Amino acid sequence: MTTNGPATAAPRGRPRNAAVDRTVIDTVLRLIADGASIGDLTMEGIAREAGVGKATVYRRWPGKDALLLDVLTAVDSPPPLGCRSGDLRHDLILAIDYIRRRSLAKRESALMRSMVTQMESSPELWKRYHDTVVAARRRMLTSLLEDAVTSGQIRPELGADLDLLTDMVVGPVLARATLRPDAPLPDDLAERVVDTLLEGMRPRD
Amino acid sequence: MTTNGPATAAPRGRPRNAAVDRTVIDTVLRLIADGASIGDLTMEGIAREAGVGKATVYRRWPGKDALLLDVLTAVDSPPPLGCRSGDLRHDLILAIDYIRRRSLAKRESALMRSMVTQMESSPELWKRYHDTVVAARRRMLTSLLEDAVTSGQIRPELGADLDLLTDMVVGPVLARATLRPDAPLPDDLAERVVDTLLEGMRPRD
DNA sequence: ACGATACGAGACGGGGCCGTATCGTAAAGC
DNA sequence: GCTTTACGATACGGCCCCGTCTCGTATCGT
Repeated sequence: MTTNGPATAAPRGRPRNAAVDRTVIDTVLRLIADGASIGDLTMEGIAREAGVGKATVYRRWPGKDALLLDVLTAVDSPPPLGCRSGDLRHDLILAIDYIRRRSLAKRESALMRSMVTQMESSPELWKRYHDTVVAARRRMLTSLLEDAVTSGQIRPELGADLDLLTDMVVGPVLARATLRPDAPLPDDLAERVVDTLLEGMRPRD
Repeated sequence: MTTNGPATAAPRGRPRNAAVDRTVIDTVLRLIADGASIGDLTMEGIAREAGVGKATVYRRWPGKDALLLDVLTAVDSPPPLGCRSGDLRHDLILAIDYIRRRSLAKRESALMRSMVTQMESSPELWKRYHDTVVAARRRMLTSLLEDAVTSGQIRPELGADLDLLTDMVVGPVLARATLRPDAPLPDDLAERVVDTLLEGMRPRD
């Protein structure tokens, strides 16, 4: 502790330009959205593309990993659906449609694809992405399904594995967005997924 | 055409060692399985890791892209389930369990993750993977579902979008394998997915 | 005005990969 | 035996990135 006060003391000299942080982070997201993989990114290339001195980047982040960690936290997932109507069908459709709309955003889908590849080689990066984005979405759905089981809107025996139910809800949209980027994500996709899931594929006598 | 016969004439000099081809391709698959992304792979590193001269690799493939194309075709997906019992539930379980077992193989899942990231930057590579692996699996499932619609084992109105049904069948397993490598893929996963899909989540009165 | 820090630009030595070429050796046909 | 091609090893010039450092300039607190 070298500071003399609780407010981290007074900085002297010219203050840092906060806009530079955002420009660099935005540049990284843009490069990823344009098809660059994590391995393609270089500190030098990022600085060049951002129109920023290389030293300026190194002044903020010690290396590519630290920069990418900040990029991930900057992907602000706005609180994924806090409201809850109580009607399972309605709430499920809202939740899935949120993921569907997110998957339509080129930045988010490209970022997800990049992170998925990096989970082995940079587990720290993957953990951050998982905790920030993946886990947040799952939590929302799992609690939604849990309440539906207790309120009798879902067969009780299915409540034994909410994890599986969650995967069955998000799986279709994610699989389409991840593995078939050319396939459409039509407006009524969420609605149709939910209706089929709730009613089942088999004829109801 | 410089050959003088239909059998590509007679090669002179020392013949190529076919084992080298396999060694190199296996090395690439191993590196990918060990966490390397496509961008991390280098012709020099591959040759070094394979215990092979760099010139020997270049003698067979003009560059990394060509080598990777051969790697993809070497991932022989054995004919995905040609048999068909006629019982939708049974056949679906077999098909999904095939994908589940494939996802448990480290090589295959790592390769899929890598390809998913490369789809933007190297569309040719992605197309090969998609046609070889993804499309083959989908075809199997879509025709399975199609027959089930005509035989009345699936509600007729769902037959309007077999593509969606296919995504709902493969989605859960793929989502779990892709986005949650730490989550288990238990033996009875396919069975439970199919049962929930066929019966629906809602209580049947 | 002055010292301190930030900025864009770019030089710098070091290192890795690129694709090619050159070794000496090995394995085939003639 | 001679030619031809393949092989592992390695050297080569070129390129790009690394992380640090030095410029000249700009912007803050004092």
